[in-house]
Amino acid sequence: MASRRVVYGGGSNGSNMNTVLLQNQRFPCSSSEPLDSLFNSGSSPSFLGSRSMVSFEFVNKGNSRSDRSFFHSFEQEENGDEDLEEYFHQPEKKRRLTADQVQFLERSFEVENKLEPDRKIQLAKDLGLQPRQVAIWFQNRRARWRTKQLEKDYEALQANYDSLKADYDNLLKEEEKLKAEVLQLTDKLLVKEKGTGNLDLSETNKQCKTLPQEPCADSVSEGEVSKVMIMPCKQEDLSSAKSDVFDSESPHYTDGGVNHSPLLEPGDSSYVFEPEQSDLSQDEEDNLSNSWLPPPSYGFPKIEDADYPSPPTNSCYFGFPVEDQAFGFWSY
DNA sequence: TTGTGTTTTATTGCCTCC
DNA sequence: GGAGGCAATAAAACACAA
Repeated sequence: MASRRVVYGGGSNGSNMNTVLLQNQRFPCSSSEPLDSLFNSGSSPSFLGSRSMVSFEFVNKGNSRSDRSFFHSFEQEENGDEDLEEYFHQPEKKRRLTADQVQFLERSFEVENKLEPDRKIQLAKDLGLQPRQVAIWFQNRRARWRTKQLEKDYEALQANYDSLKADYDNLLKEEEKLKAEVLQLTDKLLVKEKGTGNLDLSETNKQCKTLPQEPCADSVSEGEVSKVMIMPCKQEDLSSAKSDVFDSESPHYTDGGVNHSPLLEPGDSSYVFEPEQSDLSQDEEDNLSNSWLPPPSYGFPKIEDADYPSPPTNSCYFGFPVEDQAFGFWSY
């Protein structure tokens, strides 16, 4: 453990001086075959030999960072030892990698973001860095990469949420519209019945079949038919009937007061839609499924509470198979 | 020039794996 | 137990507005 906690940074001792010399000797002259392939050898003047140190400055022209690079400093050595001396005797300071070193590391990272020991050594040699510096660079680079991935995940989830929310809003509107329509038809029926004072019994039986929980006209005398017929047509009963449709076609949620939903089964997105259990179209099912995702700041549909399944209590529930798109990035 | 925010390099402590 | 990975963090380097 202690062996990897070595501080290798610049210092006033001679060892660091050796390091810097190594950096200036190795990197511009590198001819490491596997790593050369990472660079477009023709485009980088960095590998043209020792004279390319001048070219380095040329490449990094306008980059203030490179003005303080090892190479720039070393280049000045030709003009005198004073600057070099001053450079080597700087107090321990962080030194940023040159643009070329970073570019080299970036390309290597693109190839493989994990660093095997051999590759680390090779990279270190080619770049004139300490192996630990290479390791640290990769570690920090991976951290940055993960941060970026998180941002992407967040954006994807946000988009998904917005889409579901829009669907949910549309469903609510549609529901209101249908309710109004039912109300209108009910009123018409009432008026009609009051006008005639008579009813077709067969028609009544049809109604009862769709509402099995209500007393059936078969067991009711004809004189009571009108009453029976009208009962389910009250607003709340119609809603109840509507809920029955939901209940019979949707997964069941009641279990001794505990809300259970196949939709909540973590990691089992295949259970979300069960075509053979439903007569609804896929779109309708989609809408129904989506309607189970009340956002935190969102009111759950205010249809009859008793008949409408409660929203999932599982806080991990997102209503869509998140794992399919968002969390497959992590390789660690 | 200076204050401030961001990025990059490096350290520390903890965890996991072999 | 050593090696290596990670998160959290420090601190130097850098960018940029005022």
